[in-house]
Amino acid sequence: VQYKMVDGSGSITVATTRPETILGDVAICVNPTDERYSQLVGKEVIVPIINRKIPIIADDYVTADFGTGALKITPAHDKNDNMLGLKHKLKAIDTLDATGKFTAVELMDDNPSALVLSYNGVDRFALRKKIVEDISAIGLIEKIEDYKGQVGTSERTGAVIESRLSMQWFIDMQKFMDKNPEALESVMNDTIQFYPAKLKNTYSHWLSNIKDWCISRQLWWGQQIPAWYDAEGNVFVAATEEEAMQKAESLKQKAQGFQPSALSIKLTRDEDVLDTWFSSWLWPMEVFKGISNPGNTDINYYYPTTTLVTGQDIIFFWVARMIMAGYEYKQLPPFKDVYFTGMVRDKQGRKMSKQLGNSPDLLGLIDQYGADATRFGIMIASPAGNDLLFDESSLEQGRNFNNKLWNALKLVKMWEGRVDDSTETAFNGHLSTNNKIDDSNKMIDDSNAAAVIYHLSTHNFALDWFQNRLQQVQEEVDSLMKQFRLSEALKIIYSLIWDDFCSWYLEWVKPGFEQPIEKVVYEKTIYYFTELMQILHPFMPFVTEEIYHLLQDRTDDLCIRENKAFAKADAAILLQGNLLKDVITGIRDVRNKNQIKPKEQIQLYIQTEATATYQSIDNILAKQLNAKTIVFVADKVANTISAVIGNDKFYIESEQPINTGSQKEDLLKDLQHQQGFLASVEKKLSNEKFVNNAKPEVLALEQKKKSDALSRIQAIEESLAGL
RNA sequence: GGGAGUUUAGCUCAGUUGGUUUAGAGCAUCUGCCUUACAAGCAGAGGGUCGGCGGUUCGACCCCGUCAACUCCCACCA
Repeated sequence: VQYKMVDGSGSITVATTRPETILGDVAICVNPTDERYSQLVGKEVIVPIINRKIPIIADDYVTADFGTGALKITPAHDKNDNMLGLKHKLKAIDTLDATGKFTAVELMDDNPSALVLSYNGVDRFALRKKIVEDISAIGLIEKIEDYKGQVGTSERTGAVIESRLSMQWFIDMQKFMDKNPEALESVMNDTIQFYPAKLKNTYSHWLSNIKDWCISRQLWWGQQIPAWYDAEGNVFVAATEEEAMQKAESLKQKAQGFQPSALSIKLTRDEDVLDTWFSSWLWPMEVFKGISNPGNTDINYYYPTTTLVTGQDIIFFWVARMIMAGYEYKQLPPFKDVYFTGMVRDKQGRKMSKQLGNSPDLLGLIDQYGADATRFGIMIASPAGNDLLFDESSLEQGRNFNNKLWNALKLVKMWEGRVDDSTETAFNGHLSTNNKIDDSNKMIDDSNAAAVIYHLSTHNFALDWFQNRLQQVQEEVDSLMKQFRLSEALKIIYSLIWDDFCSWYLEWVKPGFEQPIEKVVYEKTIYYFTELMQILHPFMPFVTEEIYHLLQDRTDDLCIRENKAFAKADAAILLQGNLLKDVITGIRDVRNKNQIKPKEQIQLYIQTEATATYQSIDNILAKQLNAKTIVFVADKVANTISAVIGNDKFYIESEQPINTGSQKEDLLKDLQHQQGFLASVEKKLSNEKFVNNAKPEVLALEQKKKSDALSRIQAIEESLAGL
């Protein structure tokens, strides 16, 4: 569009996507460094159709190489234009009414022509076309081209958003923060602790650059703003209309010098309502009626509250504002901890939204996988504050876990009728870690003995070990929960149940087919199972509650069962358990590699300096490895498959032909690895600076690593020599 | 444009103030098993120079700098 110079010296061309606002133009703006226009700054041009004279001004805001480099300023219809208008003290001329139709009300000073008046009531989009036609008719349109821009639209109706000037209520946030500096400080100094703490940065940045808060909304629902106007436009903010009236009367009295009659003042209330967050920020106190009934018993007892659980996307809207309100109205923080859950996103990383329709159907998932499995799937994949891409495979894992729990229950219930109470060692339900390892030399040397042995009081190690493993996990979970590391807590509980309880412990104590089970083993197993259900209960409340009642007749419920104190785990027993697992896994690997069928029994020879350690677990070893006999030897055994596990040597006798080649390969591979490892440890230890600077425990650890590696290398070399 | 974050196994992700053996899980893959709790399972196995480069340190997945890719929040161009 061309704007003619008032002095007749030509024109300036402006590119616009908003021709319908031209009648509200109050200036043309160019960049001060733009040489094309430098002589024009300060001169005047004529707005087409309305023929208003407006100045050409200069401002850095305008980019020279965008459009024509000349921008029309319409303060009433654009946010940035408004900003420029305020800066350059320009008038804002509004040409649209609240429904988006043209109005000439503010144009009367310009002596509008009949053409201008004919626009009255024309909708903004129809007006756009009409004005283009009319400007074109007077020959002031230089060029029309297609242009793709971005316009804001209404989420609900899709209508293009129109910026317009209006009166709104604001809170001066600078003043507010000056009065309540704790709103920022409390988070920065961890009076209010964020999990994860990294979100403190976001919080701090927003609060340090805080803008004034517009608290009024033009909606029909919500809390109406408590402000009343009199006929003269005076405003009275008050808790009630009566109070507002009193204020109005006293103002009038002051002005008139005498008492006004009650009827002479008519107040109308502001129709706007408050921003939803302006009521939500009172939530921690008003749920206890702390605002409407201050000082009541509940608010005194519950406030400040403990933990807020929320999403990081409303850290500004809600979290920050609750903290502000806490200090403003109660001079106290509203809560102690804020736990930010991750945002669930779809597989393409998009936020779940109603518009995209990409939210998972939770009820459908619950139907498909079960409520506990759905909870499990979400919980295990969501560490604090990190987003998670929603993936149904974790729900599948949860469903399988549920199944595993049921199957474990099924096994234990099968034992119920087979409890052998001939032994008087019944477990009384108290924690007990004092069971001594039985040192008697138990040699399993005939095939019929196995069943008998499992049934004797030789399960002590399995019982002791699981008791300690449970205690270890209880301690870890306790610590993780205190740090809000929920997914990690669930992971170690999952592993405790699936791996340690089901795969190891139950297999170790399981009686043979239709064999009786020792009373103490049965009762301890029920006890452990119960403890496991309790520790898992917060994550999977339904299945755990059910199993809790199926394990034993109870009068209480798991969901209100108090957590008991737990004892510290015995490290030596845990270490022995790890050794046992390593040996079982190692020998099973050997069996696999040498194609020894699962059903085929082997004879196992152990060459070790720690005979007692193995003797206390040999019944478990025999059972888990399908070994007919276990014999301790001082030298290598001929015609056997050899393996090195830890620092000990094992010889396996079976009916399968011996493949020395593959054994050699495995041993060499292991040897190479150990030597590489030893080299890295020795490099550290030979570094004087390391020896001088490292903490004593780190040094001791490295030395232990070295001696372990050395003895292991020795064992491997000896085995290799024997091949 | 301003701010924040992410980058670790084929996929989705853990890894708590730097030193627990040269990194873990689930899913997927490979091998062997219908073993009287569980084939939605059991027993094993393979797979990663922790995005690139540089620095600090006796020592870096972890701390600092830089580059690259991606994500989110805020503001948005006539």
